Amino acid sequence: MTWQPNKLEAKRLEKLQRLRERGIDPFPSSVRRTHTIAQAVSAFLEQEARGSAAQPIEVAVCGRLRSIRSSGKVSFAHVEDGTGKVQLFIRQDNVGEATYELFKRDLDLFDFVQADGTMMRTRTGEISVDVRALRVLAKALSPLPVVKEQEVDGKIITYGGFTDVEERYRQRYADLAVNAEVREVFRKRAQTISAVRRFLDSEGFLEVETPILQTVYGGAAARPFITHHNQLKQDLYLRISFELYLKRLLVGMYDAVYEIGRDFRNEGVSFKHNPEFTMLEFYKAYIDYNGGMELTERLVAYVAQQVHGTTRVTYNGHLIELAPPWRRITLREAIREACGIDYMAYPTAEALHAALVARNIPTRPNLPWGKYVEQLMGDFVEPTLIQPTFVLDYPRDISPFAKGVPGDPFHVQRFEFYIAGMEFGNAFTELNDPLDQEQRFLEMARLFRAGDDDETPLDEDYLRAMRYGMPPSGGVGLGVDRLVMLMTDRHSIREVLLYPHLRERDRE
RNA sequence: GGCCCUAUAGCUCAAAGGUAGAGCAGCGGACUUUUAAUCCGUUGGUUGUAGGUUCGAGUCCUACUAGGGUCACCA
Repeated sequence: MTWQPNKLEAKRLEKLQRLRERGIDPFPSSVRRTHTIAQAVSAFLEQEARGSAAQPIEVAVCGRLRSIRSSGKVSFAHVEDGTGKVQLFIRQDNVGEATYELFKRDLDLFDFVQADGTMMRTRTGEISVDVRALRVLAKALSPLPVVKEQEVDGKIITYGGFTDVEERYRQRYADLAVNAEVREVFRKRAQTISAVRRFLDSEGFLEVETPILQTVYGGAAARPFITHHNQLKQDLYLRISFELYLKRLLVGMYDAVYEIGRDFRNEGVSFKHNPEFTMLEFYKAYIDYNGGMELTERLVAYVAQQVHGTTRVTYNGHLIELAPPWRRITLREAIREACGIDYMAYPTAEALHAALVARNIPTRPNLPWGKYVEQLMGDFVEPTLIQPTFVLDYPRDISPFAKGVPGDPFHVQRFEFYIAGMEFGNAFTELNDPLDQEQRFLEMARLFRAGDDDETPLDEDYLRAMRYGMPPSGGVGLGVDRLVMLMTDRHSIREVLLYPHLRERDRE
């Protein structure tokens, strides 16, 4: 055992020992719970509403001790379970000297207990359990950080707490145990994902699962994680997108499919990037990117309505209205508006690069034309897009899976959408011409070979699928973690991931 | 990967190069309706790691580790 108990823990071990000496199992397997704490409280409230003549409500509630206030032969405590908190009113006269002594000597904050008794209100009006019997359900050997609360004008002020960001992530269990608002974030996360499913299911989409371990990765621009299958003696990639596998299903005659799952990208970590993150992609036959926009804005508004009861959310102090229709603007117009550059005046990579340099915009030479356009987007436009906005028609040379804009050799039918200054997703009228698609793959390979660490792999099987015919379709990808950030007003992706990636710390 | 900031008791934080402290938690005591309970007393530290400067380092310097921020990267 590598655990070196500190002084507080040593004290708790002593208490554990004392319990055992008295024949009390500090980790019993049998529990009797008649009510969740929420049920106990609401049962009492209902009875009160009916009138005082009713029978006393007997309960056995279970949970973690969150506070203890002792005054002589009477004590107060709060127990908390997954549904809420309730006060325990513990009188020596009621529980007997032995139990009372045990409570004061050998129980600690954060132990799990079972309390049997009747519901009541104390003199100050707080709903409480008048405890008749109290037993330990699980001893907490390590103390959690103590948080105290005070209610002032209906608002809860907390004192003390557990705020060290690194420790909160490394010991998420302690973070969750102590910080109720963190538990709430992950409830909202679950509600968000469940609302996404409900929406797409009701729109006739089929939820599917496609391979995470892939022999050829693709569908996005990112470096993959590489792993290895021992028996097959074969390197495999963790997927960087679902795109290519989902579109094969349109060939297979599903009209509408979606997947919610994990993508893995071997790239930098930031407040909006984690190496593994949750993605939603949905594809629907017989629509184009206009249909994709219409579905997207309805989806996000529906999610907000389900999670918040309204389509208005506050993010980082901004009031954001998610109800459709969202603003639509072409990329060209958005950039011209934001920085006065009409990139079509510089229709080659060299000219556009020179234009950036002339304006002292830090950049790099020898990138594809579209990369410079994208840079203008990121530098000047993205931070200004607070209200939900569709930005349409992207450069062809950075969009290998999108159909061209008719009569326009520079642009494709692609949109990205932005909320709160963050990119939330990316979508196209899907390219379904296998010959054009093959050319695009080759074009990509040529453009990005220089300076890129990995060659973009050409997915022959995908091209074969396309040659069987894929219906005209629209597809949308949406970053689920960012959607959760928006729903919970959290400003770092790590706050909406239960176990965000952290560097390993030295082990002894 | 570059730059900036941070790391002190279980938790939250002080300590302006001169004896490491407070609140909460803990421990002992008082208190039979408390709620940040209160009151009296009290324990608690290899100041992230390793070096260096100095009579003397939590404090200054260097490197390292981890976290945060920012930039770069991210068809």
